[in-house]
Amino acid sequence: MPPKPKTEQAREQLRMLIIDHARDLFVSKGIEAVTMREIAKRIGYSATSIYLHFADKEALLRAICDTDFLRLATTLKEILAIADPIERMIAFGQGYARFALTYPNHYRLMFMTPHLPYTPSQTALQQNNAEQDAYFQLKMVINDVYLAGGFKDALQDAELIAQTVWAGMHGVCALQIIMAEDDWIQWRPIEDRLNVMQQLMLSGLLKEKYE
Amino acid sequence: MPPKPKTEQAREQLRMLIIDHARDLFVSKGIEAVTMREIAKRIGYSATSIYLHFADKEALLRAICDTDFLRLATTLKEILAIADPIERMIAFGQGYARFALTYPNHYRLMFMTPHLPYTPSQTALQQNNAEQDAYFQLKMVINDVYLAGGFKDALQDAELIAQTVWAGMHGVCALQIIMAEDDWIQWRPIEDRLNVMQQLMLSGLLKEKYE
DNA sequence: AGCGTTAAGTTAACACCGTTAATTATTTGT
DNA sequence: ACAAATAATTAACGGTGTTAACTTAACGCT
Repeated sequence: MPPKPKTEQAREQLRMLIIDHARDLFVSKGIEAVTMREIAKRIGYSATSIYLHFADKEALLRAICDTDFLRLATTLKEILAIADPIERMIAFGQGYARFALTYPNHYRLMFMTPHLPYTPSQTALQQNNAEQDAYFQLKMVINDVYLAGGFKDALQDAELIAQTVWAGMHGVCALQIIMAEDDWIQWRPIEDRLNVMQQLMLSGLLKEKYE
Repeated sequence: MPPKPKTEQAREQLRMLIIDHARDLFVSKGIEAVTMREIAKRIGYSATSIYLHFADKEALLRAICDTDFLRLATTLKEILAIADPIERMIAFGQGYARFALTYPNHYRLMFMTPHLPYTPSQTALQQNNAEQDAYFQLKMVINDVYLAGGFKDALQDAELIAQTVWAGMHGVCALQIIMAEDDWIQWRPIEDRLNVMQQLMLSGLLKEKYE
C-alpha cells in the first residue's frame, strides 16, 4: 500500500528480490508450476508489481537465466587456473556436469527449455568475456589443448570440438535430469555414465593415451 | 449432438483421430501453445469430449508419445537388418539422429519434456520387444558389437555403453533443437557435429581403428 | 410397444492463469 | 499548499484445463 519514490539502488534490490524468490520457486516446484501470483505473494507484493520490473513472464525467466549463466561462468572460472591444459579440460567438463546436476531446474531453464532466441543484445552479459561467458571459457579451454598439440592431427576445428564435447556432457546431464525417475530404463549410476562419456571422448580426441 | 453406442473399434478410431490432430498441432505450433479447445475444434467435437478418452492433457501427451515411441522403433527396425555389427551400430545412431531432427517436436515431447515417470504399466508398449522398444533395440545393437569382440577390453558393461552412446547422440540433437536459432553460439553444421560425435565415441569404443 | 439404463455427447460453470486498465496512496519540487 | 510523478494496489479481461449437470440416442427387457 505505501509507495515511495525509490532510489535506483532500491529498485535494483527489489528486482533481485523477485529474481531470487522466483528462482527458488522454480527450483523447488519445477518450472511449469510457478505462477506470477505465487511469486508475488512470496515477496509480499501484488502480482502486478512484478510487471513494473519485468515486461512479462518470459522476460523474468530470461533475467533468471542471465544470473544463472553468470553463476555458471563464475563457478567454472576457478577451474581455468589449472596449469595443465588437458587436466583443465577434464576438470572443466566435470565442473559443468556438477553444476547441471546440483541445480537441475536452473539447468533446465538454461539449456533445456526453449525461449525466444537469445540475441546478445537482450542480455546484460558480455559475450566473449572470460568472466561471464561460459561458452567462451570452453572455447579457450579446448583451444589451449589444441595449441598444445594435444589433439589428433585430423581434428583441426577447435570450435567444432568444443560444441561436440559440450553436447556429450549435456547429453548425459539432460537425460539424467529428464528421465532419472523413469522405470523403463535401468540406469547405471550417473557418475559412471559421466566418466565413460569423458573417457570415450578423451580417447577419441587426444593424440596420446591419458589416464 | 447425436450420440450412438459405439463399437470398440469406433472408439479406438476416435481416440486415434484425437491423437493425430493433437500431434499435428504440437508439431506445427510448438508444444506449449496447444489447447484442449483447439484440438477439439479441429476434429469437430467439444473440448470436454476429449476427456472421455483421456484422463487429462498429460495423459493425452503420453498417448502421443506412445505412438511416437512405436514409430521410432519401427523406423529403426529396418537398420537391425544390417549384417555387420559395427556398421549396424553406426547406422543406428544416424537413424536415431535423423528421427530427432526430422520430428523435433515429437522428439521434444519424447525426450526433452518432463512427464510423470514412465512406468511400463502405464503404456501399451511392450518393454524388451524388438518391434516396439527402441531402447531394447539399442541394447541389442551394442551387445552384438560387444559379443563380436569389437569393444576395447576395458569396456565390460554393454548397458552402460548403450546409455552413454545414447547420451552422446541425444546431446547433439537436443542442443540443436533447443538452441539452433541462438545467436550466442556460432554453430557448426549439425551434420559435422553429429559426425564428430560418432567419430569420437567410436574411436573411444572400438578395439581397432574404423573408417 | 414401452420403459429404464447406459453411453456419448453437449453446454455451463469453476478456479486459476498471464496480463492490462483504472485507481489509490505517498513523496517531492516549486 | 498544490501539482506532478512514482510505486503500489484492486478490478477486470480473455483464455486455460477441468468438473458437473444436462441432453440425446440406442439397446435390452418384460
